[in-house]
Amino acid sequence: MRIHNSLTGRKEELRPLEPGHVRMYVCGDTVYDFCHIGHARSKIAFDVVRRYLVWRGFRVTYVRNITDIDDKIIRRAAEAGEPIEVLTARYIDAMHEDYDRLGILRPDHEPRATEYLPAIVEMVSRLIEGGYAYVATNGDVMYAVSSFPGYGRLSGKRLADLRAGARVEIDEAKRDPLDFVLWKTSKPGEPAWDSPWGPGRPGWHIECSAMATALLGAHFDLHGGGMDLKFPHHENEIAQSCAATGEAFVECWMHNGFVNVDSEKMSKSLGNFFTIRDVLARLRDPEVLRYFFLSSHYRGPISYSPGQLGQADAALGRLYTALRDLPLPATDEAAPQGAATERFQAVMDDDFNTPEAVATLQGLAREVNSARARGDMAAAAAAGAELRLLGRVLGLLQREPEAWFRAGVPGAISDARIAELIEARAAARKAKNWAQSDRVRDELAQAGVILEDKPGGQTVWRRA
RNA sequence: GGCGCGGUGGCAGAGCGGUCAUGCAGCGGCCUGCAAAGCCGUGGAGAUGGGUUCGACUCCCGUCCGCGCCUCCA
Repeated sequence: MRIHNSLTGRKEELRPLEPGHVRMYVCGDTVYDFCHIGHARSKIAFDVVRRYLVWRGFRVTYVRNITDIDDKIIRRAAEAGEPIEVLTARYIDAMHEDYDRLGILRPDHEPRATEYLPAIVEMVSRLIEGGYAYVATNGDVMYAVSSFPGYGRLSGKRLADLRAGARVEIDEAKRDPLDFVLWKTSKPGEPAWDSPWGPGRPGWHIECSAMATALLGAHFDLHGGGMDLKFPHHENEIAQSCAATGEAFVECWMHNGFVNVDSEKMSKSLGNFFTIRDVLARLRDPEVLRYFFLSSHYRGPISYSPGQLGQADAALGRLYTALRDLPLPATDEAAPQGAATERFQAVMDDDFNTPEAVATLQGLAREVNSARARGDMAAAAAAGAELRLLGRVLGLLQREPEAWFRAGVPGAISDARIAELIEARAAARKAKNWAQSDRVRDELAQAGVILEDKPGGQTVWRRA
């Protein structure tokens, strides 16, 4: 299978360094606030990478870090007047809750920066010993960018261009404006860990290098994150890791595109972000958001709007409609693997083309409905089982269809009341009192409930 | 200023040098008491100006427009 490598700008065959075992690292979140749907997109994209690799038979070791010490966290905690650990614990819990709801599987390791101080200190020491870092005049430890020949390769930047960019703030303590902090000495009252350079805390970039190396080794297969991390974060990671270990760092870099709002990047600094929990509160099911993201390719931008989520709800509903009342095998393992599976695999093998993969799911739904229409229930069930299995690889179709249709915005008409009205309508229909029957149906429609009369006289319903 | 990405039918969004993406919406038919759902069928595209080619939405060049990174950011 082929993956687009940001380092080379092209798709490359995946050849795990250790045959059959893919080691991947994804940059997680800084926990000082609720996660927004931009974070969700990235985590879902790499969750699908992980799920798909496992389905393809690879053993996967997935590491996703948590940044639990950083300037913004310190500031937020001070503003809230609470200990840092209390603040970060609260947002870590919230993050887990949000990601679990979205069906994002937990990584194999979820290291926190504060748990890896010894590894971080050791890596910084090694960089100083190797001549790649220095103690600046203000006491901070800096990475000397000019000491690393490959600097700029990932982001396609040249040192001269970066300096000419003049957007880098001039810091007297640095020998070169592009040098970045590895170890930050702490001011009084700030959290601090002991180090050979005095009490302080790690710079942002070094934690990922240290944790990735500790858990996956110096040289591993996949490293992912949002486009915005390409420079400087990932560029710096490469410089740190390669210089400290003397080995190659990452084989393949993957970067996901942004979520846009009004064709602008959604970000905390712009303030145009929507938290996961706010968005989910307005959806029938978190899978709708997941389907929305998977409907476009992970590397491109995606425009967020409530209307688009509505389309995703309808499209996913079509898949659940196909599955409704279908006699499916107890386990997906028994699912047949037909032409759809073949196509699914072909498009996913090509840099995780989830829009095409979703299209094959829609094709299977048509197969199910089509077979059902001609009375071939065996064929319908077979296609349905295949649909559910492939859906699971994308983290979709995990609900009971009936539950999916009944889910809706809280506070609406109760299931019991709906059943009551349907019963009353059934009586009217039996008496061929169509006017009365239609009145009930209209009443339910007003309440957001759509009825469907089945051939046998049964009536099923769903929330709009 | 440097580096990079993109402009596809009413909406969203893929692949592909010459046959279908897919979903929603539209239209016709079937089904239904009527609907809904579903099935069958169907119209509708490729920012522009050139070039390459027997043939380009797909390759190359220019132009216009939009966006991102270069600063914390998924």
